[in-house]
Amino acid sequence: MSEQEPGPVFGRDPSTRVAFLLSQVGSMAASQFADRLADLGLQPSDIGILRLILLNPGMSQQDLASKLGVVPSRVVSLVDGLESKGLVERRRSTRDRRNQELHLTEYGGQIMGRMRDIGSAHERHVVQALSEDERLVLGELLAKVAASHGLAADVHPGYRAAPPSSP
Amino acid sequence: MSEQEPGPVFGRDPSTRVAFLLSQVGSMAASQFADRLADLGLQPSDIGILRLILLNPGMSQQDLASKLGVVPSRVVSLVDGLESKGLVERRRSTRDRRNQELHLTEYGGQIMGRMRDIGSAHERHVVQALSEDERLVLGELLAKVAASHGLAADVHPGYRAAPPSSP
DNA sequence: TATTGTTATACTCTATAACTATA
DNA sequence: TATAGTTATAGAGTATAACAATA
Repeated sequence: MSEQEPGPVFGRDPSTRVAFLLSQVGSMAASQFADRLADLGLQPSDIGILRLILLNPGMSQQDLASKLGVVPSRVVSLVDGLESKGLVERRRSTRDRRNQELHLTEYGGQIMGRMRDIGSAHERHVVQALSEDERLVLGELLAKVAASHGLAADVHPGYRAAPPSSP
Repeated sequence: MSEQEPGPVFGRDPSTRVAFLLSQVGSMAASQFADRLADLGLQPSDIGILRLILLNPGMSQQDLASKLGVVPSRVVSLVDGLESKGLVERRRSTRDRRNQELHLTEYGGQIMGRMRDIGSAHERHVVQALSEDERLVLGELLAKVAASHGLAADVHPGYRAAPPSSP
């Protein structure tokens, strides 16, 4: 977001500017989620990492770097931040002492528990204007678009150098 | 994004993670649009500004700053970039010599003409997996969500300090 | 020699605040 | 005194490349 999404230059009805609307609404959803996390002193990027470690305990920093699509040196500073907050623990592997095995601390696990509530409150707020049926349809259409572009089900593409924005 | 959207920690079916999907797909759409613009040496933020100037010829930098929601000093550097590329012209106002009146150059107008094609190619690519009916429905649902959160029809929220990402 | 993680460094982006010129 | 724009400066974030430890 950094961010900047231009705006549709063309069509005026929603069906001819779906790409812009996706970017615009997606950016809004992302920044509202960031606001909720700020109360915990966390950033959206932190949650993505905590979640991957929760699902893959003991994963190495290289694993994490390749899943996120970022450079290893960036993982160092991201994990540094989480470790200094007491959420993540590095354990030097005994089988290959070059590797760090990443684990959530007990506190990190608690935070992920609280994330459930934060996430569902966020979800409800974002789609508050839609009926239950509409939410279902929107979710299915978005999942279809996501799949057609090869997006992994649980990794956000925003870890890579994010341009300010776009339609 | 910069960029980072965590990933859904909760539900597994699309209708319980619409917020994450919005952020994920929106980020993807934004970065694909940025890729298309890079061929022209432009960034998504540039297009949003060119479009506002096209729609409001002679607007001041203060006007622009308040529409975009950014600080005036940032407008200076954004306009500097567009002026150095020959897309925008600053004309010192004769009625109040403190103001700069912003105008597209002829070349700037041509670029906005080419944007029409770039934008519609981008649109087609993003929603390629959907039928015509599905595109219509998706556009309407997104417009409804956007309106419910007070998003201006043609200004991208990404100009403000964009966090890496979020659901 | 190759790999994991780390550090050092530089670059970009953005905001804050001080400044100029106009009013 | 107040406003539009600019400049100077500092901070955050990220990438590249060099490095240490281990294999």
